[in-house]
Amino acid sequence: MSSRTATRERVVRAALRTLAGDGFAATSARAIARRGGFAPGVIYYHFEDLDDLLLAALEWTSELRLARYREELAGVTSAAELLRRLRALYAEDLAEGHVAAVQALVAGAASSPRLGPAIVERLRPWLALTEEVARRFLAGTALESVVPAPELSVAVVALYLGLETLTHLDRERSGAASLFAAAEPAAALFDGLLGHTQGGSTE
Amino acid sequence: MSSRTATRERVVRAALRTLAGDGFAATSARAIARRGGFAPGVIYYHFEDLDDLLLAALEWTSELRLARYREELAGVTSAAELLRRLRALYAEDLAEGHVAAVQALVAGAASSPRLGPAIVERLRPWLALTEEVARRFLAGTALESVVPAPELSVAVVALYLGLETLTHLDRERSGAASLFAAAEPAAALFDGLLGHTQGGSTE
Amino acid sequence: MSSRTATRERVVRAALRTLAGDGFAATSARAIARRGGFAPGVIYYHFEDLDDLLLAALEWTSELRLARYREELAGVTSAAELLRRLRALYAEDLAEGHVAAVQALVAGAASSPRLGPAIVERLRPWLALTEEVARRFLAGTALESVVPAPELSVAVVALYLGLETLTHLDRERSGAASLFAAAEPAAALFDGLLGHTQGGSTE
Amino acid sequence: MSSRTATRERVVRAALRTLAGDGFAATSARAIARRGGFAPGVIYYHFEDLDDLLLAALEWTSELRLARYREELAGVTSAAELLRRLRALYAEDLAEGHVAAVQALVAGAASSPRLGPAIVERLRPWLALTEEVARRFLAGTALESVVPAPELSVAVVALYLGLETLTHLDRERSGAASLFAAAEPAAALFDGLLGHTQGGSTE
DNA sequence: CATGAATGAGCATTCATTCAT
DNA sequence: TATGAATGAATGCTCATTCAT
Repeated sequence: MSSRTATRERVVRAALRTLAGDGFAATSARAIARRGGFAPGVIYYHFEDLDDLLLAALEWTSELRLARYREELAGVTSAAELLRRLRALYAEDLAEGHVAAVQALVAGAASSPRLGPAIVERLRPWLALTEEVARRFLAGTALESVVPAPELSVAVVALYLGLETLTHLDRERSGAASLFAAAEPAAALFDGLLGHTQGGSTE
Repeated sequence: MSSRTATRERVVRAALRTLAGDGFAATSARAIARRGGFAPGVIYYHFEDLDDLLLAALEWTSELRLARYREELAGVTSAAELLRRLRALYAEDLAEGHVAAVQALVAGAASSPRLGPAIVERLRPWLALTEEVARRFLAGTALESVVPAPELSVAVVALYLGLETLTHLDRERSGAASLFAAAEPAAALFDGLLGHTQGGSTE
Repeated sequence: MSSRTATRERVVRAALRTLAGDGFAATSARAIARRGGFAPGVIYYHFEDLDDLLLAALEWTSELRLARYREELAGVTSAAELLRRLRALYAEDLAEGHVAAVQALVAGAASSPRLGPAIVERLRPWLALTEEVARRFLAGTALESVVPAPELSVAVVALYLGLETLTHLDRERSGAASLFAAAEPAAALFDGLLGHTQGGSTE
Repeated sequence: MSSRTATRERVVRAALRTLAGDGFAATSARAIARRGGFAPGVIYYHFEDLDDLLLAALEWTSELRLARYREELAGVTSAAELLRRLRALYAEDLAEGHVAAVQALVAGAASSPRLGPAIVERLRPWLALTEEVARRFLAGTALESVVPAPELSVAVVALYLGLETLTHLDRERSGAASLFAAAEPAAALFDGLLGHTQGGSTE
């Protein structure tokens, strides 16, 4: 009854839930099948192998979240507003378990010669988005010539992944939350000293 | 033939080399033994567990590197000098494969309920060192009240780990190298605008 | 190819043959698989555990034999006839290797905290059957008030297991055979002195 | 400092304690060494191999207990008195853990082609003692021509072993205790109907 | 005499994957 | 399309035993 793509999505979502819930090492074909309520064979009918499924899962969640991030960050110009929105987006990430899944996959597959490069490929749009936002914020400020946007974007993505890794290590402490809070004065300072004339999002 | 501690170190080094070379998932007892040229049973003679060995390995490399970092960062006061030294230290890390091992372990074990907390414990001294250096640099500057040292140190450690993760994903690109380069103007700016009266390291 | 239950039975039978032939200690997953001509993984596809398989095997053989014993002992009333039938049943047990398997399992698992109680549970029907037969034979005789049926049934089951243990220790001697022979005069005496008016089984 | 035989005894006692406490399967060379507080190598200095040690242990405890049993049962003639003494002896067995060790060994080694026959050999004196006592009790009674002593002694030893097996299976229930109690009326009946005129031990 | 480091074979178990149905 | 039975290799780990010291 379920169309080809519908089942694919079912499998993909089961894979993401397993990654987020049990970690990379425990994300076996059987574990995914158990979570999704289907036979392990289904995976191999729809995907080449486990790596293929994991990449598809990364792509799926990544595109969904990327769209949300793009939408939310489109018109933002003040650093304070940017911070506020990133905080909300991050809360969504957490709630949906998307970050957890991505971190598990990225970290776990880091040294797989097959998965590694393919994952990098799926990470590239995030670097692009980050760079674009960075460029927008630096444009016309004194920092423009001091902080190159490409390197800044790499640092931001790395920071994001690293924070997730730390968070997973020590479930109780939510490093990210206090980081967002701590960044507020800095954002205000940025807006005060370097800010453009605009007063943030217009919506 | 070999003394207890000598063999322990042999095993620890083999574990680190395996982590660095093959990643967390491939760091099995057999793989470590193969690399070290000993029987798998040796591991269990000297260590409780594979987890036990991995933690011992993290501790061993972490303490060695921590001592180096402390030594090297002790008297540094200018941001430019700090950057220069960090760059050199990072080059050492890379050459010895210590970062690679640590990243693999930290990322891979992120969702192990046993390893996770124990790793956090071994990461704490690094947070302490980072915080101390951060505090030293912020003291007396305009940023002191804007950027809290504890959160900054978390961000720095997360950035370091995240960068390593990205590097592992895509072996060819050395993100860290260009980041160090890109940070130079910023460091100079920091020294110019906020710098203390000191003239950097005295050596 | 084979249905779920067919393969389960194949595995169970292989386990029983291994228990009977090689003893508890040698009844490993690999040994069972070797005997049954299947891959060790099959065991874990159909059973939780090795313990799970062994219990299933005990249950299987126990139920089969219990049915036979019940059928055969149903209408017996004279001790001589009882002895004759027990002898025949025991010969069946021996021929099918069921006793050997049961003894190996019961004795070998005696100190497993998981298997022990579960085995006791499967032994209970045998105690019940023994007690029922004992009660039938003691009823109305002078021994009724002297020999309590519950304790007698425990003694009988213990004797049966103990005999098997001795037999296994020393393959050549068939202790049980000469015991059955030696019990004949006692059975005749019992029938003569205490016997009911019965003339043996009525079927 | 310890003489050859003193260390042998230390090892033997450690083996017995391990058998009684942990069961046959858990009685490894390392486990014995751990319990005894010596290096595993010691075992192989004093004994051919593990089987050899286990047999020596059986022999040691068996001889000690056999002497006690012989001593206690020497002059007993009434069944009631016999039962009382056996009960006390069994309590000693339990307290010292000797039964547990013997049962574990006998049951566990039942199908070892090397241990089995050797164990039977060590069991033979018990059969002899049982037979001798049985003969003494049957002599001159009506049962003498009905119950052959050799077969009876096999049954008694088997019963003893079987009871131990059942006890190990289900730690809570002490089958033996209630069996001793239940046997009292039967012993009294025996003494009343068949008892010799003698009034107990003549020594 | 005793130690304790080391080995290699074996253990139970889980894995990704295939394939007949 | 989907199932679920089956495989063979790999996993972490323990074992009896040897042997240099």
